[in-house]
Amino acid sequence: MTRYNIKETEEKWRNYWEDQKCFEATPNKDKEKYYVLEMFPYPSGRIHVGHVRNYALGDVVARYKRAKGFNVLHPMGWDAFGLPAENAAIDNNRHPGEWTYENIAAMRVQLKAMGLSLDWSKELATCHPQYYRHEQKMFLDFLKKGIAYRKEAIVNWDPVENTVLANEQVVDGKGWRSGAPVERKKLNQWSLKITDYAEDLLEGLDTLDRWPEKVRTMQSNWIGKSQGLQFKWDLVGSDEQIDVYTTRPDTIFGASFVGLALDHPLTEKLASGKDGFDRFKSQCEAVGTSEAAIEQAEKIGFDTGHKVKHPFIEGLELPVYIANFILMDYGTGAIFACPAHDQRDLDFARKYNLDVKPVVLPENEPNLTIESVAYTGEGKIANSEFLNGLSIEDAKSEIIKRIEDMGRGQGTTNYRLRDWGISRQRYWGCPIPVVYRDSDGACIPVPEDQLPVELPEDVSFDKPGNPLDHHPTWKYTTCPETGEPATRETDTFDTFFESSWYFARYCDPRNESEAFDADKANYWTPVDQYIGGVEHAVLHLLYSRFFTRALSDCGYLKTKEPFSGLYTQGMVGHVTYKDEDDKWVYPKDVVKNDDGTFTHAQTGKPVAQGKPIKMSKSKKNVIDPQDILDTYGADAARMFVLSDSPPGRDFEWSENGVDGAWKYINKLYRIVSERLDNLPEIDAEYSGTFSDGATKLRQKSHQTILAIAEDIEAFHMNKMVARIRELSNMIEAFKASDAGDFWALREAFEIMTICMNPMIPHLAEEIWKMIGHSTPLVDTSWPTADETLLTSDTIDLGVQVNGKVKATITLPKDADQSVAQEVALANDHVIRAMADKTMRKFIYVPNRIVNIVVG
RNA sequence: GCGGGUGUGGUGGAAUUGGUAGACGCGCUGGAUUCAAAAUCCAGUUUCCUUUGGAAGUGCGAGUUCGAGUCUCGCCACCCGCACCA
Repeated sequence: MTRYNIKETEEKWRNYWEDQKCFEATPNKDKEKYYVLEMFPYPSGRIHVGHVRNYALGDVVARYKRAKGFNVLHPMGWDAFGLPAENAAIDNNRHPGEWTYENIAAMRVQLKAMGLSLDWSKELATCHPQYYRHEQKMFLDFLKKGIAYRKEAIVNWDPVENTVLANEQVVDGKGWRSGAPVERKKLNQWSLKITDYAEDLLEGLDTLDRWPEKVRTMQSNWIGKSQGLQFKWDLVGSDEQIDVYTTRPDTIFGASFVGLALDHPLTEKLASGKDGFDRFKSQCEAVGTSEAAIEQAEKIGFDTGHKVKHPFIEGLELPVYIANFILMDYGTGAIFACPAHDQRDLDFARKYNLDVKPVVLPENEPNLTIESVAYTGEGKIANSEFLNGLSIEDAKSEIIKRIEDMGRGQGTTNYRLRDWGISRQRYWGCPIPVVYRDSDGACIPVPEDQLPVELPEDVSFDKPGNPLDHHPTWKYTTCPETGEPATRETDTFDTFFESSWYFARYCDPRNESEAFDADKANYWTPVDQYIGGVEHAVLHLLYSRFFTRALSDCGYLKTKEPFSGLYTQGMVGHVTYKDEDDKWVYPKDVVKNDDGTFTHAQTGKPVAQGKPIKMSKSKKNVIDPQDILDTYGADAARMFVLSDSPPGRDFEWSENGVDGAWKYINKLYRIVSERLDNLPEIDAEYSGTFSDGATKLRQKSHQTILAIAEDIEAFHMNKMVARIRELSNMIEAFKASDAGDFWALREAFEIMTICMNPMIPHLAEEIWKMIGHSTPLVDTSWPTADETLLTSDTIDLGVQVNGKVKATITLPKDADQSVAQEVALANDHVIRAMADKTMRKFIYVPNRIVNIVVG
């Protein structure tokens, strides 16, 4: 018997699929389309296990849908702009473009080795001018439509390197390279008006019924729609007013101070020059710009000494503080605080000894006192004059009405969502196609016929900051309108810009005159199944939804929602290892000893095993999938990443697992190759009877057809693996002796092969050929299950006594209660369990359970 | 801090969505085969007990129900996101 030659066989089939162009897709109105897309990778240099998992998962769907008769589009490309390329440029003196294209070439080879059913003719790279020229055009269209605009925004500024830092480059409030405390800096930057679409993006979530509930919830919370009141407080001894926004107008009588954001327009006016303000300001500015950093920072404030008049309590004046936890981007950048019913306000009030007056009392606690925990629950209003006794909701309406009558403000809808800042002070991104005329500073869009504005090749990363800005000539140009000297915008787009429309570009990736042909895009989009990491649940997915709407509004396509189905996979983790010097060690350099301890393979020194965490290069707990592909082959690698965990959950890499998958691949080959004798011809008729064993096998085969289809549709790939194993276990145990047996065996082989094809396509093709087929499996459609074989005549069901299982009985399917009762009560175990007690109740759920209540 | 999620044997996980907890694997134990090993095959494997039987058991603590891994409430632990990482 020949052994399965994995390397040779897998390569043979990959070449076949490629030569036959099996996966090249073209629009075809006669067929139902199905667009499968996995989030495209950043070309970091090597694929990682997370990629293998993501693409194996998508490939199961793509191959399954193809077998189900759909016209499948399944493309691949590269999210090629981004920071790591610039870091490589700085660290290794490589040009970002060169580095990126090399990485793409290397990763393409790796992905191809996985045997994915990808249409490589649609491949794209976002760093290519033929890609980004179209998004420059989109930007110009957004500009015309008022979707793009300029405003001041705050960035992390490294004062030593004179450069803007990404949030991830800020470590403990310091620049990651310089170690200098980060400062906040205001820059004039481009933004997109995603807030104009807030309501539509929120409502659209209801239509996304094939998205995970959790992602929709996260997006909904991110958009953060709230109903509230915006109204003005009069500043004592001044004409100034402070416009605040609150979602709790009902607590107005519990207000103890008014707070302003540090960058609120009034802040400087009220506080500058005051004792300690500069110190307070620098304390606030030392905290990074990320919301997490701001929220977790200690709440501090500065008393401006100014007071405002309470709108309803005659003579009451409240202090005005500047506080670090108030965000200029939310509401009006000013609040009134009711410490009794808001935790942040309470923490602040305790710190600065401000009043805490409860104004909402829970029904059962009329003497509520607040210590260190604010009361945010339901209740009735108290200590609030005309509001006393009202519910929270009624009090809100009442206050809004009175404020509106006073002409002091109005009830408003507010969103937490902020506009999308798209300017980046970096080289490796798409240039923003505008110039600034030197004479008057006017911002002039680059005319469409001058696109693309290409990145210069000759850049240096010798000094920190944006190389485009340092470039000797690139930014100096002329005004397209007047011909006067002008300076190019040196900022580039946020890389989320590229990933917001790539799925549409795949529909027509070589189009030079436009981003994509509308007919083609309207045929393929929306993406029917999008698959990627849950870490993209909010930003990338929300930006893409917005972008698609904006493109629709600019006439690019008709689609509103880019992804009608979404699946989010979990992270891939691995245990970590550290040596005696607390340095991370690669798993492949660790040897496990017989006593369970670990030592370093080279040095022989002891190594400590740490808990599994998300794979990352810095922790060295990475596995190179290339080693797996080389050693075990693509099918084993694919099978392993699909089999061990449900795809939605985090997944922990283990060496044993791949080994098990590899053994199984070999075993499958053996099972089939040892049973090829006496198989009937393909499509041979059989009208005789079947042995019991053959009937059981046929039942299992047909149940498997349905079970696997259901598993795939529900993304239960780990269960799919179990089903295949169950079927192959049964085939292995089956001893065929008569014609019916061999007929059933061929049927089982065929069903098993088609069903396992989405997961392990190379072996499936090979087996398909072994059992005599001359047409390829890739063109074979999914079988139909024979309904009559799906159920059996008898059911084993459990018998409980007082809710505890005591016995198992066998009943005819759908047996009557009288039959069930008779059989159950005759069972020895049941008799013993009931002992001398009397039956109070007999519960029978046909085909499910019997429960006898005794007492 | 805020938002979202996860928790079941030694281990990855399954459980017809309220109805026989542990499918299918990994590991381990014993056996067969072998000069030996690898590979392969067979058997066993939740825990505990007074073992032809019985009890307990799904992160912890309550509750609803004839019946709870599944529903409700309150905790604990871990993971993801927080707008310039992708």
